[in-house]
Amino acid sequence: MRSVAKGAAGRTARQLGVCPEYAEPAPLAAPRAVTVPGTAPRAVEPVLTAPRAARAVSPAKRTRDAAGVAPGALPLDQILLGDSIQMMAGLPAGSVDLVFADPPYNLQLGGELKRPDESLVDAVDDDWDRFDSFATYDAFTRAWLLAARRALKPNGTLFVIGSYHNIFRVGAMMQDLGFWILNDIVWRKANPMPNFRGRRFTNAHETLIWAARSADAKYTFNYEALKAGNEDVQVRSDWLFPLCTGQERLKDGAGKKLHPTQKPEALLARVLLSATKPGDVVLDPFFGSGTTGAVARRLRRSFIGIEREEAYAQAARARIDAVEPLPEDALIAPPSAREAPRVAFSVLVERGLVTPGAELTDAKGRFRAVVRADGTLSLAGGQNVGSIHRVGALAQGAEACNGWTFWHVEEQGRRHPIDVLRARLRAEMGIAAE
Amino acid sequence: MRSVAKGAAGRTARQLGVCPEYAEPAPLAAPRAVTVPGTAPRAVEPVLTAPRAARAVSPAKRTRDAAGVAPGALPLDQILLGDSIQMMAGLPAGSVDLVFADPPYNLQLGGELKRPDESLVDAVDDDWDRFDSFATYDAFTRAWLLAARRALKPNGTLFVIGSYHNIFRVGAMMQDLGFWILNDIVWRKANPMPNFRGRRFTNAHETLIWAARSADAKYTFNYEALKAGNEDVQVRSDWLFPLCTGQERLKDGAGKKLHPTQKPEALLARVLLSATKPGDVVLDPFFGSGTTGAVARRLRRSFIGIEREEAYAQAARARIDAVEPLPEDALIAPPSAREAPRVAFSVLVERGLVTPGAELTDAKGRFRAVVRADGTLSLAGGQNVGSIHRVGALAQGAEACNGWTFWHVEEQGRRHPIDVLRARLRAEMGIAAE
DNA sequence: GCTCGACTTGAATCCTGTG
DNA sequence: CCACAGGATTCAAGTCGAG
Repeated sequence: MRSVAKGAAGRTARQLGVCPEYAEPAPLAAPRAVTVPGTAPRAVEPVLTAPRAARAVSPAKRTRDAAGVAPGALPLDQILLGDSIQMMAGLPAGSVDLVFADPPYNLQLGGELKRPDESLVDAVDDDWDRFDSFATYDAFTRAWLLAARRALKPNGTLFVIGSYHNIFRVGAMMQDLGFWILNDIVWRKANPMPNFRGRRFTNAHETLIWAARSADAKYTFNYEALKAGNEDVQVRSDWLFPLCTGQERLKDGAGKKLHPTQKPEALLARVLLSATKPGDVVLDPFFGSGTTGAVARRLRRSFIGIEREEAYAQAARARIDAVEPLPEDALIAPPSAREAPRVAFSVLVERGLVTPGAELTDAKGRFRAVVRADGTLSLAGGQNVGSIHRVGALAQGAEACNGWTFWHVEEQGRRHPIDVLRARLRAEMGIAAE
Repeated sequence: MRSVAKGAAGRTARQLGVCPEYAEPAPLAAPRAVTVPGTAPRAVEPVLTAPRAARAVSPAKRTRDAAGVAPGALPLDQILLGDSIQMMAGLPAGSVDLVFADPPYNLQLGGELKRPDESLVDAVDDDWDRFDSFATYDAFTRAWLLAARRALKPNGTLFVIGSYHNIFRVGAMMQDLGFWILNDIVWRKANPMPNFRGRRFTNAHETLIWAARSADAKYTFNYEALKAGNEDVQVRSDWLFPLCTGQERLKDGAGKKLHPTQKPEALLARVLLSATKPGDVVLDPFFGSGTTGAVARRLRRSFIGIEREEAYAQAARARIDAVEPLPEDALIAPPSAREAPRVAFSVLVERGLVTPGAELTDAKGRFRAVVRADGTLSLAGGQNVGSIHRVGALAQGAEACNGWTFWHVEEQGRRHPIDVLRARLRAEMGIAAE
């Protein structure tokens, strides 16, 4: 097991402030510092931890290539020890593909965990306390969301998980900051803790919000792979997973659970398989026990973790180092029709897979069209000439039509969609999927 | 069928403004008028609609006892035609036990959406769901929440349903206004609309927030009854129900759906059975097609509905008048009961495979019990109420009993174990319930 | 009266590259 | 910036008519 590379980072060299190569301006960050109890500056030392000796890069050496946004500047597969907001501000802007955030829903006031449920204080003070708490929590939320937004690539997406104590505030703030919600997702706990007092419904789920950086972002969503792994039906917004228990749950020396809210790896796996590609960079600003890192490594994604508590970071480091990445061929995406290179129908004609003058029909043989040498079709019994799609639409009187699946060709007495010919050509050309 | 009592209310007598007895100051209401597109003042006439002639109370007569908070001042089992916020401000403060609110979701839809077969999706494009900005929506939300808060009894609770488009804003605003969230609840849709373009997860759920007026409220939660109707297991925060379709869905004259977002009665039944007692007053400020009213009447709760669209109010009135309240003895709150085996009899009731009030017998017809709306049984000739298993055991004087095989229902002169109904439901649902 | 299959429909923030 | 065109994309319930 490897320890967090604290000493190597040169602890005494810079006492406060941000590590030099992280000191670049953060244009989209909060305009003024937001002071949050519990996240207020301790002596923040951005200590880079290395997954293995060969990858260990000391901060001093890395200052050399800190100017640009080059991927090399990223502390990949490392755990940054320090405050989430400050550490994110030190990352190059627009550099990560996905942020997964499991923020605290408790307001860490004075280092003491204070649950909303326990804040049953004097009714007279209640209103003020509530206002103060919510305002503080909102400021904290705004600050880390802005820092995450800055770190994200334009087409990157963000997952946040929370419960009813905080998720509404987080979701509203996300909308206010311009994030574009793609889904809210429900993690249904197969084995939730019962409600002991019998005063409420069993709190049996948590909520994830998945959002793009903006409404027009071209985000990653591995739709076809997810569907294929789900009995060929779309994956829904409600996911069923057990809690993290048993062997998977990290324990401390005394056999007690190391972290109070360790998430199950299955949940993170679904997240990463949904919204990232192998090699993508995943940032987790509230790294905790490092589930995100462990799953990222297993699925051959890169990660950047940020964690304030050294004990958690140490345990996460050891945990991740023990993970064996899956074989690469276990992670190859199944061919996606959407991402396949385009092949024009004219190419099929040029390459001889369809002969000019050949007759195409629809599946039932009701409509007929003739293939022309330039790759257009002419509808039988009319003057209409155009693309396979246009002519298919015209034939049916429809507004649109996918000519590849509409038009069929007859081979050896059997009728195939011309999409079959296209697939054949793609195979010949060895262009499986770019 | 009875029509909305528009004429009786004296339409021409007051052209604009608020009905006199509703003009009392609303101390907690929004300090200034909130102008919302689509909810902007039309000629608002608070027309009281009466469920039956004997109950019809004209506004003019009711001014006499409008000063206090006496229950008699409430327009019980009526539909108020007008703006939600204004109408709520006219109700006596601290007068209702439960608010169920299904506010506009602010969907922000863009262009039209087509299914893969080129058919057009019938989107929610109504005026009432259009807001200029989040700020406008927030102001609207704040105003109606404050009005609802004012109308609630100190120990009353509030349910709000929404989607990711609006629920985070609503939830945060609720917290800001002092509501105390008890649960967030997920309505898992058994048959959601798919994501046709394969760009997101199937949006397969909606969220309800259940909140008390304050953290120290002594709210109603029928824990024992819910548990007894749920195989003696606590009801979780994720509920599975189908969409409102088929016969239950109200149609207009042309056979098209009357209301774009009619909620299933099963969902409302669970809400009312969870958080109200028979005779309680339920306020629904966005009444729509009147599902809340129909279920309230069936379960012998009183309702107050507020609806701006006269066509909806008319249809709701007729719908509710056609509802036959359940026998009172099917609704008495059961004594505390605990312990017994598995699976959910209440689902059979909610889904209509067993009718509340129906009589169950054992195989030989020696013992009889009556089905209650919450999925519990009451033993004939006794005070014993509990789960199918518990009551079956009590009937025989046995320690335990499998209610599924013990209790029988008569269909077409033949007696089946209720397990047959469960099997039928499972077949219908494809065991999608997990 | 039954089964089978075709058809309809539901609170939806639902495409992308080229010119 | 817009316009245009290629072409990729759906699940569970319900109704209804045919046989």
